[in-house]
Amino acid sequence: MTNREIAQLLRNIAAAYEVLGENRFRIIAYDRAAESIEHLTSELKDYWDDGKLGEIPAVGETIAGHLDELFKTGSSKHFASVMGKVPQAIFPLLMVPGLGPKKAYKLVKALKLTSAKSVIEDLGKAAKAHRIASIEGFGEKSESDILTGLEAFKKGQIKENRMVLPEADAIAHEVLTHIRKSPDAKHTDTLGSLRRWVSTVGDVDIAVATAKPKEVIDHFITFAHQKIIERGPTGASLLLHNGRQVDMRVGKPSAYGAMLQYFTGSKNHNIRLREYALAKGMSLNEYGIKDMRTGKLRTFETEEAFYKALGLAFIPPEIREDKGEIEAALRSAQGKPGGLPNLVELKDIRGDLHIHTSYNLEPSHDLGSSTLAEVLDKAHELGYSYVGISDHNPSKGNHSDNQIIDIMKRRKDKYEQQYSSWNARVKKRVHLVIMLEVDILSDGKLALPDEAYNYVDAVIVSVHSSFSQNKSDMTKRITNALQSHPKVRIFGHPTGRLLQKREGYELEWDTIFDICQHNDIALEINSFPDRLDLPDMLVFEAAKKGIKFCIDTDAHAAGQMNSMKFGVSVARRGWATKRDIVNCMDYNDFATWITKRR
DNA sequence: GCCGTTTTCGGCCCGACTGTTTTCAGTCG
Repeated sequence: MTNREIAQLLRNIAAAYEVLGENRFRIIAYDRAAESIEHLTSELKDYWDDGKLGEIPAVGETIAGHLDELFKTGSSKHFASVMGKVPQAIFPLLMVPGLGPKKAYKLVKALKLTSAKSVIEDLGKAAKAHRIASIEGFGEKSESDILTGLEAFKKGQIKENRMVLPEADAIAHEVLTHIRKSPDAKHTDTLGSLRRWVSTVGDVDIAVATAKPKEVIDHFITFAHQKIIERGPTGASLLLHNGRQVDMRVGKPSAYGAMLQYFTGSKNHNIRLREYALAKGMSLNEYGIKDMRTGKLRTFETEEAFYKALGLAFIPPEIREDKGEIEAALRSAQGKPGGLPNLVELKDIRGDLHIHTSYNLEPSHDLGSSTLAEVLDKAHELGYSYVGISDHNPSKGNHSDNQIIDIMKRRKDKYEQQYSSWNARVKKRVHLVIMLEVDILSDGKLALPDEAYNYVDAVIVSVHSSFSQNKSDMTKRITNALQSHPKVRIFGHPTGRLLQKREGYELEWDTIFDICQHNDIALEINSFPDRLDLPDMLVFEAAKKGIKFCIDTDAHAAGQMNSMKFGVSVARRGWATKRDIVNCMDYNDFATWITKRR
């Protein structure tokens, strides 16, 4: 069973408990355990194999015991018994917006819906036949809401509704530019997962501080849209022509800090923060901090002041995920060691090492569309001191080893020639590193003959085929590849995931981390919009072990080199500092590292 | 059922919104 499936199982137990009227804290405990398991970076089964179920946050003795039985025998008597006490038909309904355990149970009971398989269809028919409005606790409105919810669910099943971060970022940029034209918008910020730079984002949420909310809202809705979803005194929601939703929320400048904090989340960060505050006699809400004794509310213009009032250092939005940041912020504020990390910033990046040009070396995969000179110009514009060209290797199927060696030699000559003429033209120096992105073949060999390595400074290795290998084979394949040549310095887009399209392959990460550490190989954080790979949670794990990263754009056109900020955001979400990033080194240190031979 | 710079017992985040209600239950983020 995957982590997601087990999390789902625990959520269903919580729902069943809710229907059964169980103690509500027990219900919350199961929900929290589910959430925790869903966010693990390793398979739950691996924890079990190592006898470490108890180390998982929110999993205590009891749940660990049930999970142990589940892994040992394939099922848990306790789970089965709880689930058996409620009608199975309620579970699919929990996925429908607007329906929770209690309503689902009432519906299933009143309408005698027994089949979990057809319950969605059956409920839809009942709604159309107006058999819901007469059920106690329901009415005309909830009947039509349920119908809408079912429709939304059916659509949602077909297409995932979230967008990749760069798309959300682009939309936010346009909307913010529009809002800022209003003289009444004093401050503007993004909110929610977008402000925390999560790899995928649902809606674009925006906050505006203003003394004149009506004027700002009137101005906001003049942004091109197909529909105004909602419009009230505190904000408005627009459906854009591209089908995306933008929510804007307004607040007084004097209380803007609390509003930003509250709506930035994450949910888990806010829960933990409120627990922490409560212990100090303070209650938090979106308007400020309430003193529990006097009942008085203090307001804050900025988030910095808000966190400070709690005795904490400012926590960057990217790491507000309840991964120890509150404790670290407390230590920072107290001047103790183990405080918040000094997160890497875009301006710390000194070069980009994964760029494809239009030079045709008859590769196994796609060429880029910009020339070397165009890439160098762009690197210059970005203020980089070095740039690495990592085209795909010449295809193995269409060439003999000697032909590949020949192509590689010609490529090096050509690049050096082009580079020196570019250098003569541009005064500021951008160093060129001639690299290659080499396929890791299905047997773990690299798709480049040994002699061809003479014509590159270093290589990135990545998987571009046979994605469905099992975890153990894939791990062996990659560990072999990483150790097969001393010029292998970077492991490219390590999970192979494509956001919304393809799950990454499974790897034994501890093994991979060990190899990287031992050989001083950097894990790539690939900034390409639908990759953002290595994922932030794995960056967090690897960084703890002192493994190095290389943040690259994988640009196939010079313009795509602008995507660097997304890779940086992934690194930040993984608590990485500039010392963890090889392309934050100045050229001399970097040159020593990239040419290091173990 | 979980968990510990208040604690191994006794607590457990907060508020908005909605629809169905005469004061609240359920759902959501």
